[in-house]
Amino acid sequence: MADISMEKFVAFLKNQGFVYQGSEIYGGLANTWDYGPLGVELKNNIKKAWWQKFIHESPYNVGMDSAILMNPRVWIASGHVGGFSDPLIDCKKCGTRYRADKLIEEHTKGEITGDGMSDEALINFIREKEIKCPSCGANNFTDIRKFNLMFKTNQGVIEDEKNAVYLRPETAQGIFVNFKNIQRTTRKKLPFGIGQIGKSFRNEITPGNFIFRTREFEQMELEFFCKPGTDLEWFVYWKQYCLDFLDYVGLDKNRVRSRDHTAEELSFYSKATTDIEFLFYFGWGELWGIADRTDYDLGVHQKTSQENLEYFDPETNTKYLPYVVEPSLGVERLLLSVLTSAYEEEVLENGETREVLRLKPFLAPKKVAVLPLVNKLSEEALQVYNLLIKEFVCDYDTSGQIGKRYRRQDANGTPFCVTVDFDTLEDKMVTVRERDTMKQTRVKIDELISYLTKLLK
RNA sequence: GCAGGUGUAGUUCAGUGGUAGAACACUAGCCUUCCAAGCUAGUUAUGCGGGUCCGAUUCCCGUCACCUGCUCCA
Repeated sequence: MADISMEKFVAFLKNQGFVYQGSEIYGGLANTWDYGPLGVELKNNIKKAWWQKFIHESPYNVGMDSAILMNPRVWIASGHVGGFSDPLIDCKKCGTRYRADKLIEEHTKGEITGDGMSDEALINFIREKEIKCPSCGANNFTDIRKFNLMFKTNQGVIEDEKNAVYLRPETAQGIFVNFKNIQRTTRKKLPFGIGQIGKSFRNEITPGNFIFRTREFEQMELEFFCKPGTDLEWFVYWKQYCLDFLDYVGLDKNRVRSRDHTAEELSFYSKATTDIEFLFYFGWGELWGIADRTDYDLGVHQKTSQENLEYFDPETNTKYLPYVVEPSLGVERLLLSVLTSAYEEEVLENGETREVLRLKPFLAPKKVAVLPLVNKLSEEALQVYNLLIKEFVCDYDTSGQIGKRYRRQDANGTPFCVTVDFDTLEDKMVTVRERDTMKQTRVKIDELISYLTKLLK
C-alpha cells in the first residue's frame, strides 16, 4: 500500500493524463475536473464493469436512462425542493456558521427541534432567547440564508419562476417515476431492480477533496423493488454483492470497511443503511451507500402524482407498494478508489523505484503497448500494432530507451507490452512483457492475438 | 460561505524592485540499446486584474484557483 500525499497523487494523475483541473487555461472553475485520454477509458471501463455485474449478470435487474431535467413536481414529492435547503446563519463576530434549527435544538437541549419552524420564526427565536454563539459567546447573527442544493435553470428562453426546472440531484427519482412503465413493459415480477448510470448535480456548500465531492458527478444507482417484509434479506444480499464487486475491481481490502448507521443516524424513511467506506489519501470517505428505503419513495410519488403505483402480486392476489433497497455508488469515487488501490511505488532489486498502476486488465485504459526495441525496427513494429489495434486498445511508442518505455506503460496501468526486436525479423516472434511480474515470453506473431486474449481474461 | 496557508516551465523546486535558473519530463537527431541513468540540439513559466514606482515576478489591493480546518453531506 503506497502511502503518499494527495497532492502528489493528483500531480501523478495529471501527468499521466487521467484527470486535469477543469477550465484550467481560464484559471480553473472550482471543483470541476476533466478526464483525459486515460481517465475517460478507465471511467468507461468502470461503468461497463458495474453495468455488466449489476444489470447483465443479475437475473433480477434491468437498466434505464432517464432525463436529467424532470417535472419540478418530482422534486417536491421527493422532498428535495423543500427539505434540501438548510437554514444557515453566521455569527457576525467570529464568523462561525451554524444551522439555525440545530442551534435551537442544542440550546433547548432537544426540547425544541426547530423542524417545523419558518425561517423567520427560527431567527426570531434565536434573537429573543439571546442564544449565544457556542464559539465566541456573542448574540449577533446574520439573517438566515438558504442554500438549496439543487441547480436551477429555466426551460424555454424566458427566465421565469413558472418555467424553472432543476438539474437532478440524484438519478434515483428517474427510476421511481418510471417504475410502472418498466414493470409493465418488462412484465417483471417482484423482486426486480432497475439500474441507471448518469450525471447528477448538487450545489454542495463544501465540495472538495479532489474528485471525491464535486458539484457535477456521476452515479451508478440500483433501485431494487421487493415485497415488504423481504427487504432486510435483500438488503443483506445487495450489501454482499457490492462488497464482492469492490473486490472484483481490485480495491485494496485493507482500505475498505462497511459501517452500519446507528438508529440516530438513519434518515426518517430508512430502516437500515450501510456505508461502504474507502480509505482515501485524505482519510475515510463514503464510497457506496446501501439503504433500505421502504416504500417511502413510491409512496410520496403516488401521493403527489395521484397515480396508483401499487404492484399487483399475482401469487397472493393482493396489491401493495413494493419496498426498495438502494445501493448508490459514485463513479468518480470508485475511480479514485481503484486508482488509489492500484498505485504503487515499487522498489526493484537494483534499488530503483518504478511507479506502477496495478489495474485489473479489464479496467486498464490501454491493454497492450507495441514497442520496437530500437527505432530501426519501427516498420516491423507498426505491422504488429496495426494487427493488434483491431482487437485491443493499443499504444505505440518509439521514444526513448526500451526500459523507459516499459516504465511509462507501467505508470499508465497497461498490463502488457509487445516488443519487436532483431530476432523478430528472422523468427516472426515477439516478446510479451507483463507489467506485474516483468516476465517476458516469446510468442509467434500469428498466435499473438489469441495469446493476449487469454492473458486478458 | 468563514478562517489560515499557497500560487514561478508538464512536474518538483530556486531566485530577484532592473531582460527568470536548475533538475526531471518532453521533442528532434546519433547509437544492433530488453527494464527510466549515453551524446548533441531544442520547446516551455512568474494564475488573472489593478495600484505604488522611471521600472513589479518581487511591495500593496482585489480576484480566481488549490491546500488545511469549520460547516454540510437524501
